[in-house]
Amino acid sequence: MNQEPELATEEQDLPEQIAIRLAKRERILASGHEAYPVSLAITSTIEDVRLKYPELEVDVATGETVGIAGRVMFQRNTGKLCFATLQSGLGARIQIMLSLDKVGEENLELYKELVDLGDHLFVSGEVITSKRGELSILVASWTMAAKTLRPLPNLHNDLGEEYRVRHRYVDLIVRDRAREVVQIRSKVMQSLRKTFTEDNFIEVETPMLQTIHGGASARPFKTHSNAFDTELFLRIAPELFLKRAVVGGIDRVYEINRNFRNEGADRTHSPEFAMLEAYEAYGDYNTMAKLTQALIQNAAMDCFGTLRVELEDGEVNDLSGDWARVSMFESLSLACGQEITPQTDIAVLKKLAEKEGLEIDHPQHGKYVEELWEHFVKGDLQQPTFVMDFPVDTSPLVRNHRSKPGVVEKWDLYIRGYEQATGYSELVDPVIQRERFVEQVKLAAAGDPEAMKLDEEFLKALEFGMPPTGGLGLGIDRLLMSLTGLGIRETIMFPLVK
RNA sequence: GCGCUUCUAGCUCAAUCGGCAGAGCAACUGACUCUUAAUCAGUGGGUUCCGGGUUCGAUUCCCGGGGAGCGCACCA
Repeated sequence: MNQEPELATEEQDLPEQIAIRLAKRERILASGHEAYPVSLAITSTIEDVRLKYPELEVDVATGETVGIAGRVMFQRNTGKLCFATLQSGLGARIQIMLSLDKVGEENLELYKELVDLGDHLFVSGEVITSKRGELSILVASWTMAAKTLRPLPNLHNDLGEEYRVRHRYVDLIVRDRAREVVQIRSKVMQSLRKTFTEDNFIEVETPMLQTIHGGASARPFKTHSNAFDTELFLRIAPELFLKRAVVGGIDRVYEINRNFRNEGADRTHSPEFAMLEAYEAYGDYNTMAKLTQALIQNAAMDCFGTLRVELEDGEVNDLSGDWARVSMFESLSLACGQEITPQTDIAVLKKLAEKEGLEIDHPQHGKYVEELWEHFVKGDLQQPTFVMDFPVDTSPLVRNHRSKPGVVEKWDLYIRGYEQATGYSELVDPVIQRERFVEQVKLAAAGDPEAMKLDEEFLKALEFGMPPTGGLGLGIDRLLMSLTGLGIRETIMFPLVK
C-alpha cells in the first residue's frame, strides 16, 4: 500500500493535483471569499427540484429561482458557456449552466479557474431546461461551498476493492450501490425495531465491557481497565445480561448491538459484527422461530416490497411462505446413509468422521454430530430452513428437549448455506445450568479455548427464578447479506482494515 | 495461523526474454455560448509497497518485511 501524502508537508512534495487545489483555495481566500463558508442560502434540494419539474419541454424557463448546493461530478466548459453536474448526498443530480451574459466575464473566469471536480458548490439561479431538454439551473451567482483538495477518482472505472473499503466516503460519493446498501441497512434496522415494538418488546443496552465473557463459544478480545485495574473482555454475546433482565421482569426484551470475536475473518465473518438478541418470557424455541421468520420477512417487505429478493448476482432469494424445519439427527442420518441418534456410540461417530476425512479438535459426542452434519447437510440448505434439536453437550445454555432424550430445544436458521440465526428454549434451572458450566470448565481445563467460564453472578440471578423463556440471536450483517447477496465487508460501512 | 496470487501516476490498468516506465480518465496551457464521460490542439506528472541481494543493467529474478485478495483452519 502506498504511503498517503500528508497535506502538512511542503507544497513541493505534494502530488501535483493537491498542490494546485491548495493554491486555488488560497486564491479564494485572498480574494476575500470563503472556501468553506458557514452557511448558504439554500432554498431547495436537488431532489426537490427534480421532483417539482419531472417533465419540462425543451428550452423552457420556469421563472422560479432556487438556491441549491451539491458536489461537482462533471464539468463541461466551453468558451462562454459552462455546464456542470451537481450531485446531492443521496446521489440525485442536476445540471447547472453558467453563461457569460448571465454572470459576467469576471465571474465566469473565476469559476473556470477555481472550481474543480469534487468541489461542493452553491448556486442561485432560475430553473430552466437547456436546448437539449436537460433540467438545469441557469446560474445567476455561485459560491464555493467547500473546496476539495484531493481529486475524485476516475468515474468511469470501478474502484479497486481495497480503495473502496479504505476510502468508503469516496466510494459513497461515486458508487450508487454503496449508497443503496447504507439505505437498505438503515431500513432493515427500522423494520426490525418496528416488528419488535408492535410485538411489545422493549430495547435495552447491556455491557460490552465484561469481567467474564459468556453467552457463546468464542475467543474474546481482552482489554484492561485502568480505573478498576482489572482485565476486561469485549463481549462475545449479550445473552447472560439479557437473561438477567428477564429475571428482573423485563419479559419481552431485545438488544441490537455489536459483538466482538477474536477469530478469523472471511466472506461471512467479521471481528466485530452486529447482533440482535431477543428473549420472550413464556415463549419457547417454537415461538422464537415464528418471531424470527416475521422479523426477516417484514424486513424484506419493508425494504423491497417483496419476499422474493433479487441479489447482487441476479439470483433470487425466496423468503416467502412458512420456512421448512428439519431435525438435525434425522437430516444427518438421511444424508450419511446410517442412523445417527444421541445414543449412537461415539466410536461409530469417530469412525464415520475419519472415513470422511474430518479432523475434529475437541471431540465430544455432540461435536462429532455437528461436524458431521455440517459436512453432509449444511451446504444444501439454500432455502430458509430451521435445523431443529441439537446435541446437549455443545449447547450449555439450552433446555433439554421436552420429549426427545439427548437433545436440546435449539434451532439454527440456515439461509443460502450459512447460519443466519439461532433460537432456544432457554435453560432456566439454576442447578442444571451450574452442572453445564462445570462441564465447560472441564473442557477449558482440557485446552478448549472457546469453552465458557463459570459465571457465578449469572447463576445467582437464575437462582432468583427465571420464567420459562424463548431466546433468539440473529446476525444483522448476515441478514443484510441474505437481502443483498453481498459479502459481509460490503454490508458494513467501515469494516476493520489494518 | 498455513498455502497460493497480488502491489506500477490522483483513479483504473499496460509494460515481450532482465534493456529509455506507458495508456485512458483526472491535472495544466490554449480554443470553443447548448454540453451530457463535451470536443479539439499541446504540456507536465513515477521512491514501480519497503529493505537487501544477483547483474553492465531489476517494475521484471532471488531473500526478508508490510498491505490486500482467494483457498484451508477456526468461528456466527
